[in-house]
Amino acid sequence: MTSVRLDLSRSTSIFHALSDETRLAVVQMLGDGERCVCDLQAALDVAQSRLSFHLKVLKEAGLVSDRKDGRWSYYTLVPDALTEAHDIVHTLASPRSAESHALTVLGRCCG
Amino acid sequence: MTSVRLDLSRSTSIFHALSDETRLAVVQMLGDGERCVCDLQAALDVAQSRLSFHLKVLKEAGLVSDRKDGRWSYYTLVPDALTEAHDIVHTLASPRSAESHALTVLGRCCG
DNA sequence: TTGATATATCAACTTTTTCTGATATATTAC
DNA sequence: GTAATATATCAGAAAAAGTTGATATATCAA
Repeated sequence: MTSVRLDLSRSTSIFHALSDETRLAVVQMLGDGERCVCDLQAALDVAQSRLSFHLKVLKEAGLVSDRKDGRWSYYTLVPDALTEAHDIVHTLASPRSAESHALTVLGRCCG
Repeated sequence: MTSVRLDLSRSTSIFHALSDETRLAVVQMLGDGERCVCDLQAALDVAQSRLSFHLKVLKEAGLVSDRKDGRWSYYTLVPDALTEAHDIVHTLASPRSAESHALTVLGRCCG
């Protein structure tokens, strides 16, 4: 039974990045492939500095990466990132270690 | 190709609930089964009103439910909730509709 | 009844996050 | 060169989230 231990800090960082509608919409668009900021901005109808801010949050959480070409910046999903998110949820969902199971068999709590 | 549409508001609510270390720790503990608040409090070493606050966030996001027995409150994971989170991540990770794919085949962006 | 315990809630406060408008930088077009 | 465009960043304002300590409520034990 390989009880995977969660990196709580990493996990919250990823979930925080995904906890905003604008950012989720960006992630969704990037699911179809690389996009320049201008396309995202047009599609999402959002102020430029605001979009820039959200892209930064996504980038710092490791969910997207960017490259520059001329005056355009292109953003892409980091392939492993959503897999990682997936795994974290999966790990959360599964029961864990023997030592914490011990609690389960206690009778009434709070002696 | 059943392109599942995300409920962005629901999604952000779930992710927000998971974007805090205390709350993740609670979810992790509940992964082993029902727990009373007092057990959670003892295990997590957190102020009572603070834990109560975080439990409320989890509950409002539909991740946990509670029942009362005497003076104790017992919290449990809502079984479908983590599955739902799982599905959301999965949906995010997969490419979407034809209309948004159209963008991909454009050449240079931003005419 | 009296006292203790478990939990929720509230108000005040602090911290973090988000938004806005302005400005800076680089690139390309003319 | 000059002008226009794409994007990032920054400072300040506004909004949201989290923390704390106090109090309220219900239950149980003596």
